[in-house]
Amino acid sequence: MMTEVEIKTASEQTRMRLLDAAREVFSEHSFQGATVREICRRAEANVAAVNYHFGSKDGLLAEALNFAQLAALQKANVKADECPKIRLRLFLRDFMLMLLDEKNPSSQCRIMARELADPTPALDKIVREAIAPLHEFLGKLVREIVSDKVGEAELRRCVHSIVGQCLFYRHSHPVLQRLHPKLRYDRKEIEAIGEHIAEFSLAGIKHLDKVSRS
Amino acid sequence: MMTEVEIKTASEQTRMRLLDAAREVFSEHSFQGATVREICRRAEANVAAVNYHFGSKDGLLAEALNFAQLAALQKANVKADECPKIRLRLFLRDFMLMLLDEKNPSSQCRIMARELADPTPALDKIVREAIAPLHEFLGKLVREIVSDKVGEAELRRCVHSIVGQCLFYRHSHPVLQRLHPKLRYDRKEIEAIGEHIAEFSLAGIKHLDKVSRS
Amino acid sequence: MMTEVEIKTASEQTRMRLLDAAREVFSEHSFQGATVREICRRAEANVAAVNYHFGSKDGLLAEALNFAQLAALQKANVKADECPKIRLRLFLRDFMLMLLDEKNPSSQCRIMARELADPTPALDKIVREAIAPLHEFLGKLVREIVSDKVGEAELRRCVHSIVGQCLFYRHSHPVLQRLHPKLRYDRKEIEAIGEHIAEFSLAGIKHLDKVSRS
Amino acid sequence: MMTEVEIKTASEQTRMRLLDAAREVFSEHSFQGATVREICRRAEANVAAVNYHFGSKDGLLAEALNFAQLAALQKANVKADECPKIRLRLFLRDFMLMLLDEKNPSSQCRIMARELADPTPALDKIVREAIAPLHEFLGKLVREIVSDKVGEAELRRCVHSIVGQCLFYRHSHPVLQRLHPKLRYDRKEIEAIGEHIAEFSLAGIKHLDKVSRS
DNA sequence: AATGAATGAGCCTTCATTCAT
DNA sequence: GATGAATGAAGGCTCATTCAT
Repeated sequence: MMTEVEIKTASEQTRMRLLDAAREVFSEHSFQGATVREICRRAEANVAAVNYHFGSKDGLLAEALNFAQLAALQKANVKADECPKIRLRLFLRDFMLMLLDEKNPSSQCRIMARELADPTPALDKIVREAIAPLHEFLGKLVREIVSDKVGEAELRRCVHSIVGQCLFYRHSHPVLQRLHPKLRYDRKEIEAIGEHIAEFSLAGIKHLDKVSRS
Repeated sequence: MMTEVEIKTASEQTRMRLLDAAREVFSEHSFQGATVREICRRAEANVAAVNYHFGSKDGLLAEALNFAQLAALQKANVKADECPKIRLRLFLRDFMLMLLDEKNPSSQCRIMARELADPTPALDKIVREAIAPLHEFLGKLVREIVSDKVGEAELRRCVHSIVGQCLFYRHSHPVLQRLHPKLRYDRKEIEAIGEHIAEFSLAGIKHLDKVSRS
Repeated sequence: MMTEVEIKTASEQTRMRLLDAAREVFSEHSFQGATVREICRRAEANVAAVNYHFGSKDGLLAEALNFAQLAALQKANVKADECPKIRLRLFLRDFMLMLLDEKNPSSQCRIMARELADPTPALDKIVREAIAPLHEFLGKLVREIVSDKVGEAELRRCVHSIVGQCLFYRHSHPVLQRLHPKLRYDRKEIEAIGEHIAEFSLAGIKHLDKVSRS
Repeated sequence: MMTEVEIKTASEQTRMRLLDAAREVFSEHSFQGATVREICRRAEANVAAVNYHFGSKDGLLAEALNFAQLAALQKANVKADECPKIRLRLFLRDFMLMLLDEKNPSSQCRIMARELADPTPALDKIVREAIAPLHEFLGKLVREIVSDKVGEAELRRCVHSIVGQCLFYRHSHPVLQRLHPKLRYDRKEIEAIGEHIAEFSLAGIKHLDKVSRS
C-alpha cells in the first residue's frame, strides 16, 4: 500500500524527469531546435506528458527555468565580508563555472544564454527573474568600487562589459571549438577565464573611474 | 532604354531581392526559425525561387553571408598609419556601427552573431572566412600594444574580452530592450559604446601587460 | 460489448487499414507513383499516420510486404506426397491464382511483381524473403524431375523460364488487356493458364533433360 | 554562311540529342522516375527544350519510342528461307540481344519493357506499333510449327510463354543481379539464354501440339 | 527560334498539440 | 490521472511546365 507522499512523489517524478530532460535538451539545442518528443524520450515519458503537465512547450520552458542557483550565488556573495574587488573575483569564478562546467547540474544559465537573442514567450520571465537582478547585483558591486562621479550610463556599460565577456564563452562555444580545437574547458581553464575577466574588468573599471574623476 | 548594366542586373534582381530578404529574415529569426516561404514572400518571389537560385536553404545562407565589409574594415585599419591604440578605437567604433546601426545595410554581422551558438552547415564558412580573420586581426593589434611577455593564452583571452563585449550588444539586444526600454541605438549612443569598449579594453590590456612583465 | 480481441485490434485497425490501402495503391501504381496522401485517403487516416505507424513511406512498403501466403504455398507443396510433376502443376495453379485472382486478398505478390524492375530500398528485403526462397523452391522441384546431368546454369534457366511465364501475366496485364480486350481472368481462365504453363514447362524441362543426357 | 541543310541539322541536332538522352534515361529509370532535367542535362540542352520540341514529357516518350529495329528483325526473319523452328531460334537470339546487350544502341525495347506495367499515355502507341505486331509475328511463327488442331487460345498462351521468358530477363534484371551477383550478361551469356528459351519453348510447343492432336 | 528564369502544385516528413479512452 | 493514437498545419524541396525575352 502506498502512502500519500509516495503517490505524490510517483506523480511528481515524471514531472521532475521532464524538467530535467527539458533543461538538458533546451541547453543543447535552442528552444526552437528542441523537440517535445526528444524531451519526452529522455524523460521516458509519453509524448503527451509535456502538454499534460505544463500545458505547452512554452510552459515547460517557463517552469524549467529556475534561477535559484544564480540567486544563491548573488546572495552568498553579498554576505561575504570582503572588499568588492575580491567579491567580484569570486562571483566571476562561480558564474563562469556555472556557465561552462558541464559537470555543473545547473543548466538554467546555459538555457538562458541561448534564448537571449531569440525572443521567446519565456524571455520576459527570464529578464525579470534572472537578468535584471543579475545586472542590478553587478551594478551595485561596481558602484562599490567606483566613485559617485561615474555616471549611470557609464556604470551600466561596465556591467555590460562584464556580462558580455562572460556570456561570450558560453554563447560562442561552437565557434571557439572551431577556432581552437585543442582547448578544453576543464575546471582549471574555467577558473583561469574567470580570473582573466576579473583582472581585465577591474582594470577597465578603475580606469573609467579615474577618467570620470578628472 | 536600358543600359547594358541594367540588362545584366535585370536577371539578377530576383537573386538580389532574395539575398536581401534572406539577410533580413535570418537576422530576425535564427536559421532554423527563418522559413523559405517568408523569405520568398518578402522578396516577392516564388517558393521555388530559393532552390532554383541557391540550391537549398543552406546554400542561400552561405551566399547571403558576405564579409566584404568586415574585411574592408580590417584592411583599412591596418593601412591607417596610427598607433595601435588609436587603431583599436577606430576599429571598435566602426565595428559597433556595423553591428548595431540599423541604417547600415550590412546585416551579415547580425546574421553571423545569431548563428554562433547554433551550429549550421554554414558555420564552418563563417568561422573560416569571417571570425578567424577577425580574431587574428585583433590578436595582432593587441600584440602591438603589449610586450612579448604576455603569453598566447592571455592574449587570446584579451581578444575574447573585446569581441565578447561587442557581440553582447547585438546578441542581447532583445534583453537590453527590456532592461532599458528608453535606450535607443542612435549613432551617438553607438559611438559612445564603441568608445567605452575601447577605453575599458585598453585599460584591461595594459593592466595584464604590466602584470605579465612583473 | 467488446471482446478482448476486438479491443486489441481496435487500436490496430488504423494500422491494418493503412496496410491494406498501401497494398492496394502500391499494386496499382509503382512505389514511386504511389503517394502517401492517396494511401491515407483510402485508409481514412491522416497524412501523418503513415509516418507515425511506419516511420516512412519506405517503412510502410516493407511492412506491407508479407510473404506468408507465398511461403505457405511452398511449404504445403513440399509436404504433398506426390510426384514432382504433379506438385509443379499444383504449385503453378495456386501461384497464378495468387498473382491474378482479384478476389485473392494477397496483393503482396502483385506489389512484388511491380517493384522488380525499379530498385526500391525494399527490394533487398523482397529478394531475400520472397524471391530467393521461391527460386530455391522451384530449383529443387525441377531438380527432382531432371537427372544430375543437367548443369546448374541450365537448371537455373528452367526456373527463370517458369517464373518468367508466370510473372508475364501479372506484369503485362495492362498490355494484355489492350491486346485482348475480351479476355477476363476468372478462376477458370487462371487455372487454364496455370495448366498451360505447367504443360509447357514440363515439356521444356524434359527436353533439356534428354539433351543433357545424350 | 550556313547552308539550309546545315541550319536544319543544327536545329535537328538538339532534337536528336534529346531523343537519345531520353531513351537512355527512360530505360534506366521508369517513365515516372526519369526527370526532364536529367534528360536535358545529358543532351546538353535547356530545361525548356523538351517542352519546346515535344510539347511535354509524354510527347517526348512517344517520339523516343521507335520500333524500327524490332520491326526490321521481324521482317528479316520472315524473309529468311528457313524452317520455322530455325527462324524462332534466330529471332530469339536477336531479340534477347536487343533486350539485354548494353552495347546495342536500340534501347526502345528496354523502355517498352519498363512501361508495360504502368499505363502511360504512350502505352497505347507501344501496344499498337510494337507489341501487337510482335505477338502477331510470333503467333504466325508458332502456327507454322503446330497443326491446326491447336486452338487460338492455346496458341496465344504459347506466344505469351515465349514473350514472358524473354521479358523476364530484362524486367527482373535488378532481382537477378541480387540473386546471382556473379552473373554477367556478355554476348555469350545472352546467346545461351536465347538458345535456352528456344529449346525450352519448342519442346513446349511440340508437346502441346501432340496433346491437341490426340 | 530558343532559352534562362520563374511558377505553383505536389511530394514526404516533422512538429506541437489534442482526442478518446 | 495519464497515455497511445491521431491530427493538421507547416516545413524544405522537386517537378514538369510556362513565361518573357
